[in-house]
Amino acid sequence: MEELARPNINTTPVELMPDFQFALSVDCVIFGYDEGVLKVLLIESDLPAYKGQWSLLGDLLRPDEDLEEASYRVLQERTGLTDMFLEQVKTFGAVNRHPAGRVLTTAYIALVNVKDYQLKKKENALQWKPVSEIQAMAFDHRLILDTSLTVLQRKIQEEPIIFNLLEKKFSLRDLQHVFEQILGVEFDRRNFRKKLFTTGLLMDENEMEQQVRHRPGRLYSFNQKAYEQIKRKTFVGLQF
Amino acid sequence: MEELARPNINTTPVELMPDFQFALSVDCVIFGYDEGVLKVLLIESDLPAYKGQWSLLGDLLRPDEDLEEASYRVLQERTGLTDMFLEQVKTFGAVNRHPAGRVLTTAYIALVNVKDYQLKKKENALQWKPVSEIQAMAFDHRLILDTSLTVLQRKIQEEPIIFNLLEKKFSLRDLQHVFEQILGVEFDRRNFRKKLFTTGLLMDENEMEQQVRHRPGRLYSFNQKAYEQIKRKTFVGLQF
DNA sequence: TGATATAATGTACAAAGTACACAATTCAGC
DNA sequence: GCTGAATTGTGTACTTTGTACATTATATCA
Repeated sequence: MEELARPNINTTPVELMPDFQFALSVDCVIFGYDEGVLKVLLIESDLPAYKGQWSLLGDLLRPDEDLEEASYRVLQERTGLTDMFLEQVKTFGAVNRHPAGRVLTTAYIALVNVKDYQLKKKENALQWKPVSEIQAMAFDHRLILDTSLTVLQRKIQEEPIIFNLLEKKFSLRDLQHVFEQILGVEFDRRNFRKKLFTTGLLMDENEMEQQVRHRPGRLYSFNQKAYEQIKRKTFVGLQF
Repeated sequence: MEELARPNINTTPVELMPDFQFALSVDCVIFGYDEGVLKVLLIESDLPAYKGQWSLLGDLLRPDEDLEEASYRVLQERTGLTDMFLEQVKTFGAVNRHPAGRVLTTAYIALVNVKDYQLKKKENALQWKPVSEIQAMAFDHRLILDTSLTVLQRKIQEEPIIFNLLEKKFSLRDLQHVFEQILGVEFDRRNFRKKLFTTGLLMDENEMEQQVRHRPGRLYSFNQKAYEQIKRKTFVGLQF
């Protein structure tokens, strides 16, 4: 009970515990969709404790940068990409999660178009790994990946962010397959089509697929303007 | 481009920047539902920069505790409550968000039953403030509160966590009013009732309201067991 | 005893989701 | 140029869910 009167960071001036040395990092879970498979960009660890295991791309937060900035920096340094979708997922703060000492990490999800990436960078230490094939990872990165995937699954159902994984112009089949890959379910092709059209978020590009060995499908793009209009009317319902 | 070979916290051993002194805190956004109004538990700040303004309940992370533990500790120290709903929302890391130096904070949402709380504690510096009446707050706490409220709005539609705000036994009217308070909409009483019954999550307590000046309603409780069964069948759909 | 407040139940219609059929278009191989 | 394989594009019938609204029942209060 007496604890209630104790100094508190938000109410009274306190010292920042000079003896308590710790660090904060950001880790990016960079998702890509490539050849029909959901992949994540990983790097092989050289840390003694995790030699040869795969880890996420991350770096320490610097004194002069916001947390958001740090995540952008990591992504840009690693992929050369700018202007990609990036969103905070969660901060992981178990005491012993990093062998170098007390390091907490904030995880970010990034969605990138693998085709864009491939044009700009090639580095051997980095690799696109299919999410379904990933086994053990360094640190608590497996937990971070699993958490991020769950968040991704929720988010693509709530907001039209999935288009970040595709090229600007895409077929409905591509779009459906990304959804199916991420959610781990299968949709009826015809109902999926109907549903997506009624959202009003697809813009007909009046072009067809090229070099497919079957009847080519029309190409569409994400209609950003239409979305800006729609999203103001926020839907409210109970769905548990 | 050469930056790609640079040492990285996840791949090669690095020093933890001994000159970079910063701190991490947790801040709890403690929501309660009291007399038909959504409230949040706040404390008046004594920091010179924010004298007299309201702030969230928080504290510095300690060297020997997980981030989750820290949030539980704050909540317990402040309210005396244990076993309440508590979930991480987001980490806020703007460079100048705290006058004491570089302090990042991880926000947590807590849902408590105000009746439980009132029985155990009375402290003047703490106050339940109606969310709708809160104006300026210390630090970036207004941003944290707004973000937390948005997350809460989403979560109560996806998971049956709202029951944490009510007493064990509640009327359908109470339940509907909490939803309406948080979401800022009004539901049709009869359709709400129908919807909630079809979820199968309400257990009839075979009791009636007491001391109301009208026909008393039946009391229900949240059927945790039924929910455990149901939640395995995860729903997948597109709702944007 | 009647006015007031809200509970409890039901019904009719609209919108959204689901299952499934069939014709059209392209390429590849003969 | 014909045929089969693969996939697109469109539509229909049915089920489920959501929405709007009416009526009767039961408690307190004056």
